[in-house]
Order: sequence, then structure tokens, then C-alpha cells
Amino acid sequence: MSERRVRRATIADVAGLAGVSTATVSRVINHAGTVAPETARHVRAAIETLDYRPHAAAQVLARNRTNTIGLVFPEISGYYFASLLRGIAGGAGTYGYDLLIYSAQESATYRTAFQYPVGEQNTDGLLVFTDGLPEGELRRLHARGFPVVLIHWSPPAGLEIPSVTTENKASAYRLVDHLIGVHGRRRIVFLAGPEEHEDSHWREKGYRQALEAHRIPIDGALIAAGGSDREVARATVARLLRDGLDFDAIFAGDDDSATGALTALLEAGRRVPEDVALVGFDDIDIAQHLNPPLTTVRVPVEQIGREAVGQLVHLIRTGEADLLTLLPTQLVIRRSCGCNVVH
Amino acid sequence: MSERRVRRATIADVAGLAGVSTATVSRVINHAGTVAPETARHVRAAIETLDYRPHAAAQVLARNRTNTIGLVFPEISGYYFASLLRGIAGGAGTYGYDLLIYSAQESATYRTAFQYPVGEQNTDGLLVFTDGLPEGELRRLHARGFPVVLIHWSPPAGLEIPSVTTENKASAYRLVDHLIGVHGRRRIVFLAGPEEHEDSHWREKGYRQALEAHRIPIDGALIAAGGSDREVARATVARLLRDGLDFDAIFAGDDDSATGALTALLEAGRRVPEDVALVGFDDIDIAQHLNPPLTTVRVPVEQIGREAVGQLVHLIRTGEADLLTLLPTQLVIRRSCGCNVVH
DNA sequence: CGCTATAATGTAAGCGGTTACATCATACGG
DNA sequence: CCGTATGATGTAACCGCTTACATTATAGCG
Repeated sequence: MSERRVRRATIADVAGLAGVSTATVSRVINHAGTVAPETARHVRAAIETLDYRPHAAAQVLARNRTNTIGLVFPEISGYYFASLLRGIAGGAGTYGYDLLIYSAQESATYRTAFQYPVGEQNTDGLLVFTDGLPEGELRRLHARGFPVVLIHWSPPAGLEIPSVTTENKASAYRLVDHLIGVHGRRRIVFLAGPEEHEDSHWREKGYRQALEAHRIPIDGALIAAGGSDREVARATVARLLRDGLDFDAIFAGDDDSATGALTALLEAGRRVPEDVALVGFDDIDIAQHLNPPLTTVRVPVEQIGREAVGQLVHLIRTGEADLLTLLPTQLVIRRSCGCNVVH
Repeated sequence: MSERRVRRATIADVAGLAGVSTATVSRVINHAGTVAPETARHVRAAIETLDYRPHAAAQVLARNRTNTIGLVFPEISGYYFASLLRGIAGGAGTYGYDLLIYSAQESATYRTAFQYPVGEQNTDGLLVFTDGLPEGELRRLHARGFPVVLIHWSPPAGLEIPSVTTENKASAYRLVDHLIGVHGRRRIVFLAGPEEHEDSHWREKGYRQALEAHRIPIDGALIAAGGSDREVARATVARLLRDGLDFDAIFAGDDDSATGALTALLEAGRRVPEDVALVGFDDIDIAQHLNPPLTTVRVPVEQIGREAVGQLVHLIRTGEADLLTLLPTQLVIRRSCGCNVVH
């Protein structure tokens, strides 16, 4: 452990050992230019002998690109996060980029001089999830022509920044339409996500339109805060039950709150789906393992991550990307809505 | 979007505008050396005007340290991962390090010259989760005196590499002892994790010792593969039920398999905990929301991440770290074991 | 008032690569 | 047999910053 650090070999060491210039070594490493096969072999042998690896920072400085993309997150939690990251890490690997991640929740107090530890100074482009970056910083980056792609978040007014997200409204509509049309529910609670969560707005819109289509008046008392959070949703539903609110179904804006809602319902002795039908949104891993298995909408989370990386890389390399990438979702009917699908 | 990239200001631009040398600008940026307050103000104004940020690679090259730690993962999934990463990202932020992450599952085919995209060439130290790195690479890094800290993984024979993990055996023992002593179960299935998963071995050891302590013979038929995976566990338990194996409890090696086991039990019409008591290990977020809420062992995942970063930073800075950091766990009794705790 | 300690700042040599350009052999066509 | 295109390699400037050392100005002191 207290092993002293070994001095690392440099390209000059390799050149010396192989009896060539550093330029030739560089050519071998990067498969650039022309090198005689014999020479290349010597160089490779020298690299092997010295256990040489190019110093990344030196390459970055000389090439003027970092080969790294940055990922900015407001916070790290839940299944959703893991799936998305898997997609992003996979995408980055595929395209040959390193991945630098930064979570806004970190106490960045130590950084006195410059506010954001990730940006033009150490990456070739940034992936920003929801409101991970304040608008000012986003504008600054955009003004500099720095590549940025947003995930699950639309750019602030006036900024043409590509974004990648999923279709929300139509599937929310179909879900609620299913509850009404197939299962005859009419008093449907909607558990909304946090204000900043755009997806939630669209899901609520789908909910409202489905009710309207069936000529069911919107009852404000049925729209409550789910917070995209198990505990919040559990508390909310517990309160609704205590207040004696009349409802026969719950559409949770996301599966996390659906989970909390389910807990609250069971704790209160309500049967799902007999007394109260329950549906969610996202299809997180756990959804199918709940009891009863959750009817929800499958959001291709991992694919969103991959697609975002793809757009970013394209933006970095060509200066262009699609302004909006909308990935399709899919209804997943299980048992919590009242259907009797064998799984 | 097709906005052309703006040329970035360099330290020389700032120096020029402020009418000082680059050395002085550097001193201001790094709060090093002595600079007259008046001068410093001018420099800061110039930085502001030019919207200057130091080029990270140039700093790295000049200082000979990257201020970055690398995290290597075999794969990205589940609640466990998110919690651990939260701890690590938080720790890195606290200590002022950037976080470069690399998942071994990525197809690294494009990297022809050098095998690992993360290592001495672009980080000051590495955090390796379970078997994220092949032993050869680990040995190479260790031989070079490069700082590495292992998480949930012991170093291969002969390598003195610090590792951070949790206590497993004693709590597994207490859990199984609880099933036997309090709930009178004697036919207890153990769902083991994958071979490479060290924790699983210790948990199994705790299981065996608890049985022995109660003079219950070990029945090999009761030890089955849980795979640390919901689907695997579900399939395994479904098979055990189909085979008509006699058992009155299941100790799942981790909560993920507990979840799968629960699904299989309910699908087969077994009541939990009346017919079969069920306990897990880890206390993932979802555990308390299962029906019934899961009795398990709380593993301080996030804290493990923070602690690992702490050890790594200490190792980087001083060349020393604790060879083994074992964090304590805690029994969490809920209802799936048969207890009637109100939650 | 001259000398020296100290504060403030500048100069320039790296850090470890990449790459435009120069150089040198060799092969080939007329 | 010579001129030239081509392949192989070397030379050295440069990427943007840090920092040891040199330099200059200022102040304190006997």
C-alpha cells in the first residue's frame, strides 16, 4: 500500500527504447500516417515493455478535444436513474467517449472560482437531465455554441437546444380511457409529479382530455400531489382516504408514486383493483412484482439514454442534431387496473 | 444550433486584458502566492468579461494530477446501484474531485490500443465495485503504486488493496436465528447470490451457523440460486414449489431476490408470512412497500460509497488507507417474517 | 540615508502529447 | 541514368497552464 508511485513512461521513453522519434510512436498509437510494419512492431514492443499509456490530458491539450461527455443530474435516485444511466454509459462506450458525471445535489462549496465543475473546460458536450442546470448557465453554454442535449426537459424560451424525451399525453389518455371505458371507473384521482417535472404536465393533460372525451367533469379535489415519490404519494393517498374522498381509481403520474399509493390503499384495507383500480406510468422494474402487478405505460428509459448520447455525439461532430426526439411509449396492461391478464 | 463555436479565452487573453502576466492570473485563480488586492480585482474583472474558464487538461498537465477519481462497475442496475452512486458522487463532490464512470458491460470494441479507458492516464485513483476489473489489471495498477479502493470485494491473494464493505455473517445469523427462535421455522430456504458475489458467501455462512446453533441439519435441497436477480429468484422459487419441496421460510440473500421470491409465492397462492416467512438482505427502498413489508437487514449503501471515496482520497493524498473498512448493518423487522410490527 | 527583508510581479521552462512541414531513400518512368 | 512521385521518418512548434526563479519596488531599521 505504501508502495511508492512508479514514474510513468512517456512517449519519449518509448521513442528512445524503440530507436525512433516521438512522432513515429504517436503515429503507431493513433494508426495515423504511414509507418513501416517493422518499425511499428518495435514501437509496440517498447510500449509493452514500458507498460506505456498515453497521458490523457496531454492528448486532450494537443488535440483540443476531450473525448468526454458530461452528465448533469439534479439528483441520483431510483430505478429510473439506474436505467437511464445504463443507456447513457452504454451509448458513451459505443461512441468511444468517457463519461463524467456530476450531480447537482453535491455540496460544491469548495469550488470558489468557477461555478460548474463540468462544462466546456473538461468535456466536448453535456447531457442535462431535467432541471440539472440553471437557465443562466444553459444560456451561457448555448451562446458559446457548446453542444448540449437535454433529457426529459424542454429548452427555455428562445434557446434552440435539442432535447430527448418520450411521448406522454397520448398514452396517459389511453390509460385513463381504459379505466373509464373498460372498467367503468369515473372518480379517478390523478397524482401529479412536482411542478418542474414537464412530463407530469403532459400526463395530466392526457388525463383531463380522456375525462372530457367521456363527458366526465373534472373535479379539482381528485388532483393531488404525488411528488414522484413513494412517501409523498403514500401520505397523500392516506389523507384522501381519511378525508373520505369518493374515488374508484387512481392514476399515478409515475410508478414510484403508484407504489406509495398501493401501500396506502392496502394499509387502509382497500382492495386493489376491486375497490380502487390503480395505474402508473414508467414501468419501472418493480412494477410487475407488485401485488397486484401494476398496469402502467412502458417508457423506454435506457433507450432514451442511448438516443440522447447519439444526438449529442452527432451535435459534437457535425454541429447538428434533431431539435426534438420523442420516443414512443407502450401500454402495459397487468392486473391493478382490473384486467385479469395471466402473467 | 448550427451556431459556430466561439473561440475560448485563454489565460493569456485574460492577462492581456488585465495588463498583467499569465503568472499573476494563475495566482489569482488558484489563490496562491501573493497578489495585490487591486491587481486581483482587475484580473477578476477580465475573467468575468471574457467569460474565461481554465482549460482543465492544461491544468492537469501542468500540475500532474487530474483531480478526478474513476469508478468501475461490472454493470449498472437496481436500487443498490443508485444509492451507492449517490454516496460516491456526494463524496467526490465533498472532496473536490470529479467523477469519471465506466461500466464494464459497455462494448469497448472501439478501443484498440489500450484496454482500460479509465486508469492512471486519466484519474488520480480508482474505485472498483465487485469484480469490475480483471485481476491482471488490478495487479498492474497495484504494482505501479496507483491508488485503488475496492467496494464489496476483497483483493486477490497477495495484494494489499484497501476495501470497503459491510458486515454480513453476523446479521445473516441473527436473521435466521430470528426465524427459528421467534417464529419456529425449521425448513428455511436460502437463495444464494452469484458465485462471484462475496457477500453472498458470508450470508450463507451466517445461515449455516444459525441452523447449526439450533441443531437443525443443513439440507442441501434448501440452498438454491437466487442470482441477486428478481427473475431468477422468481423462477427458482416457482420451481421449488412445483417440485413440492417442503419449506416454511425463505432467506433471500438480497432484497432483489426476495422480491422475486415474494412474487412466486403469491402467484402460487402461498400466504406470506403465514405459510412461508420471507426475509431479505439490503433494505432497498422498495422493501418497506412490498406487501407484506419485508423483514431484512439494512445495509448503509450510500455510506459505503462515501466511505470508499474517503479512503481513496486519503490514499491518494497520503499513500495510506485502512486495509479493511467494515460498516455495520442493522436488523429491520417488518411483517414478512411473521412479526406484527405496525409501521 | 544606505541596506536588507519582503511584497508584487514577470520570465520562461516545463508538463506529454500531436502534427505541419522538412528531409531522406527508394522506386519508377521516360 | 536522371527527375520525380511516394513512402518513412524526424524536427520542432504548439496546445494552455503552473511554478521555480529572477527582478523590481517598497518599507523598515540601525
